[in-house]
Amino acid sequence: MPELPEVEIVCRGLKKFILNKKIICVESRCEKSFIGEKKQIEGQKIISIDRRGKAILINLSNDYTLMIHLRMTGQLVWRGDENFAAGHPTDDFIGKLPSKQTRVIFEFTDGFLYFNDQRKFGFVKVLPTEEVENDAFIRKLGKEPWQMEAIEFYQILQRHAKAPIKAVILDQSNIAGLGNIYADESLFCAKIHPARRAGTLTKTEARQLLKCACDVMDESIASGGSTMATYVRADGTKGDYLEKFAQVFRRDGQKCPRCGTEIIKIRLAGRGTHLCPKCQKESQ
DNA sequence: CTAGGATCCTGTCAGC
DNA sequence: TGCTGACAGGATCCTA
Repeated sequence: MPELPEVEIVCRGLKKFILNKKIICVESRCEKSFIGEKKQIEGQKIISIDRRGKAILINLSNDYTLMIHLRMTGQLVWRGDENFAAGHPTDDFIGKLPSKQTRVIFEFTDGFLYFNDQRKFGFVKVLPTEEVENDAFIRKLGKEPWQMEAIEFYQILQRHAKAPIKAVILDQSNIAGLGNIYADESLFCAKIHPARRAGTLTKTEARQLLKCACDVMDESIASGGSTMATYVRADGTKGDYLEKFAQVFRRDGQKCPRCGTEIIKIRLAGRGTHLCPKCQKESQ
């Protein structure tokens, strides 16, 4: 999915386009994608929008909350006088909607919000606002890297000493926000091999990795993440913000921007993993 | 408790 | 052309 920076961009767009507006009606086109009662959100006004890790929280005037998780392929698209799209980049950012992948449609007086999700791993869930903190995912969620002290991060690594460092930082209960792209980018930034056992990182390396996680995601947020704006190039052809942003992710076969060594791709923690074998040594 | 693998689902792409 | 398997910007469930 969309990782923390993309979800943050989604939230900013939602604040711009649906905050203080009333949901007229909701259409669920996929049972799996919409959990809860439509009648608890229809007619309600959106009073605030928050983000917890990769989860979006849309708070309604009747003390209910719409929790949205985009998982791997979710995206939110606003169509009104202005258009906005962010999340997993596909042609649905700019194409005709609803599409085959549209799972939920929210109708407003001045536009439509589409929740599209190819693989149906994502969801929209309605729950009482007071129960948000009891939600299994929210309750387990670790701190975001900006809120975490280096020593705290180091202690987490010690607690998972035998697991590969990449697996540890992908686990949202350890640290919130990183996904497959930013895990690889953070590890490249910190010059740490993704397969290193977490317990072998020094305090200095842990501090550096934490800083890199912040920097990499700050940079992505600043550049707009993956949105409609970065999906299409000026010449009309399809762009990919990863081309500009990523140092290693999906760049296997290309040269490391730091040392020129060929970037390789391995499989780790069940995920495609990209690294520079020279900058990121497995043993120190 | 931790670590690691399978699994949910649809679509695309490489390799026969 | 058509088939097949691998894989995908995530998280959970199950097993050891």
